[in-house]
Amino acid sequence: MSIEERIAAVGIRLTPTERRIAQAVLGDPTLLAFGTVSDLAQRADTSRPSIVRFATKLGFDGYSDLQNWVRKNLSDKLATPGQRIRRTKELDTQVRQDIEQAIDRTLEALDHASLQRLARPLIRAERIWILSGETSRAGAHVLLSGLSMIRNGVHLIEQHNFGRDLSGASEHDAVVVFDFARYRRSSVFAAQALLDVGVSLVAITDSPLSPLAGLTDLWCELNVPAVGPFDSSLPSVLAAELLVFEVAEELGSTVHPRIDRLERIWKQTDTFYDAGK
Amino acid sequence: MSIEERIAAVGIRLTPTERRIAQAVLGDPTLLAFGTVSDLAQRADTSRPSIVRFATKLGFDGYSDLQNWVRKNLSDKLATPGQRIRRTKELDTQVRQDIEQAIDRTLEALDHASLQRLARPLIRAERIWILSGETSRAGAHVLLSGLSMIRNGVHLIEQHNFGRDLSGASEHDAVVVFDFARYRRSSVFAAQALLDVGVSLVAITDSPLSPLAGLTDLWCELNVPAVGPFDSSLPSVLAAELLVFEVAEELGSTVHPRIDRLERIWKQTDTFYDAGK
DNA sequence: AGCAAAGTGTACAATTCGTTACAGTCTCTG
DNA sequence: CAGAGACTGTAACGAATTGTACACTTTGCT
Repeated sequence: MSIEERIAAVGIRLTPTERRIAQAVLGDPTLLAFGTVSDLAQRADTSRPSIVRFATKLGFDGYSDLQNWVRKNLSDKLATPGQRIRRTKELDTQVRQDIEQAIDRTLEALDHASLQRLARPLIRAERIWILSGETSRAGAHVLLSGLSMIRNGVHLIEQHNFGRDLSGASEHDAVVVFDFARYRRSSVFAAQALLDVGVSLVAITDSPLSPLAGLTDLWCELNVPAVGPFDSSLPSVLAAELLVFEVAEELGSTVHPRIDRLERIWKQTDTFYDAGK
Repeated sequence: MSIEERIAAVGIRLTPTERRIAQAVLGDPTLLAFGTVSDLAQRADTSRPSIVRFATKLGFDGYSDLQNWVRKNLSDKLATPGQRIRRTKELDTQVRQDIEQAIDRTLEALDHASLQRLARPLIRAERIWILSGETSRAGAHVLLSGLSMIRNGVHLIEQHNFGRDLSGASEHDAVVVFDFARYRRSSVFAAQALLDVGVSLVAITDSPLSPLAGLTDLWCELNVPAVGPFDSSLPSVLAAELLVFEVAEELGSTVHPRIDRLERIWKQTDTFYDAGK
C-alpha cells in the first residue's frame, strides 16, 4: 500500500488544511521521508499540530509513526532490483542466490560508463602489468589471456617477484591490481610504488575501504560471495572478461588481423581435434 | 560523487572505529539517510561523538551536513525512478542475458546428485591431475587452488608436457579435464591414454558431442557464452568452485586443521595488509 | 440569534537531537 | 620506561524534535 492510496482512502474526509498538507506530500515524496513536522507545516502553510492530526487521521499513531512507515516502504524500493526478484523465488539454495546476486551486482557496477573509464588506460598503455593475490588469480589469468590476444605488452606478475619484474615500469604503462578482503601487503605496496612512478592504476577490489580504492579513482567494487569454504572467483573473472570486451571494442578492427594470425598458428600446429578426421 | 567514493577517498586514513561505522553505512544505505546519530552509533557499536568525527573526516561540517548531502543525492535518484533499470537494459542486455543464462544452466546441470557423482573420484583418488586448454585455464586454476587447500596431491598439467608429467599416473588417480569447443587434440589424446591406465576421468565440457563425453560417464555439460570476442570462463570457474565445495563437504572436518595451518603460515609471513595497525 | 461542534493555531512539556569539552586508554617513540 | 600523540567514550548543554492541552475562530443548525 502506497502513501497515495492511503491518502485516497480518507480523501473526502480531509479538512481544507489537511488537503493542503496532502497536496504538499503528494507533490514531493521525499518530504515525508526526510522532513520534520515543522518542515511540512511550513510547506503546507499551516501549524505543526495540524500535521500531527493529519498523520493520525491516516491511521497512524502520530507523525513519527507515519514517517517510519514511509521510510520502510522507501527502503524496500531502494533495494536492488536483482534482490527483489530473488526474494520471491526462494526455493533455491543460498549459494545459488549469492552467486546470482554477485553476478548481477558485478554487471551493475561495471556498466558501460564505468567500463570505459577503467579500460581507457589499458588501451593507450605501452605495457600492462597485472598483479593479483592468490584468491583472485583466476580473474588475473583471464585478463592476461584475453588482453594478450588483442594487444602486446601484457604481463602477469606473480607476487613473489614484484620487485624484479616491475622495476622496468614507466609512466606510459598501466597496472591492473586484483585484490580482495585480506588485502595482500605486497599488492598494496607494489601498487603504491607504481603510482609513484606515474603508472596508471586500475584496481579491482571488494570495498571502498580497500587500501587500493584509496590510491586511485580508477577502481571498481565487486561483491564476492563464498562458495563453500572459499571466496568465489566469479566476480573477478567476469570483471576481467568485461574489461577485455571493452578494450577489444575500443581497439576495433585492429585486433582482427591479430586474431587471424593466431588462428593460422593454431591450424599449422594442428592444435585442435577435428572429429571429421 | 557517491558515498562509496567519498569513503574510499579517505579509506586508508580511517581508524578502526570509523571503519566499523563505514561498514555499517555501506551495508545499509538507508542508515545515513534516515538514521540519527544514535542509531548509527548503536549499529556500529560505538559512541555518538565517533559518528560526528566520522562525518567531519569525510569532509562535512557535522553529521547533519553529511545527512543532508546523502538525502539530496537520494532525492535526485528518486526523481528518475527509471534510471536504475534503464541503465542495465541498454546495450548490455544481450551479454547480460547470456551470462545469467549460462550461470543458471551451470547450476542446474550441477545439481547435488550430479555434483556428488563427479566429486566422488576426487575424494578417494591418491593424486588428482587437472588438464586444460588455453580457454578454460581459469576454471582449471580455480580447481587447482581450491583442491590444494583441502587435500594433497593435486597437480595442474600444462598442455605442452602432458607426456612427461602424466607418465606417473596410476589407477588410483583421478583426472579432471576441461575442454570446450575447438577441442584440443592433446587433451583428448591425453584423456584417452589415462583412461587406458585405469585413471578415473571427469570431464567438464560443453556438449554431449564432445569427444570427451564419449570417453566417460563422469562428465557434465556447460553452456559457454561469448563475452566480447572470446568465450567466457565463467561456467568452468563456477563448475570448479562447486566441485571444490562438494569435495570439501565430503571431506568434512578433516579439512579444518589443514586450513588452520595455512592461516598460521600466512600470519607468520605477514602476508596480509592490516589497516587497523 | 444562539449554541454546539468542528477546525485550527498558540503555548508548553518531555524527549531526543547534534555537538563540544574533557578525561581516560592505548600505542608508538626515544 | 617515560612521555607525546592518537583514539575513543562519558558528561553536559543548547537547540530542535514530537505530542498535547487549551483557547480562539469558524461553521452550520435550530
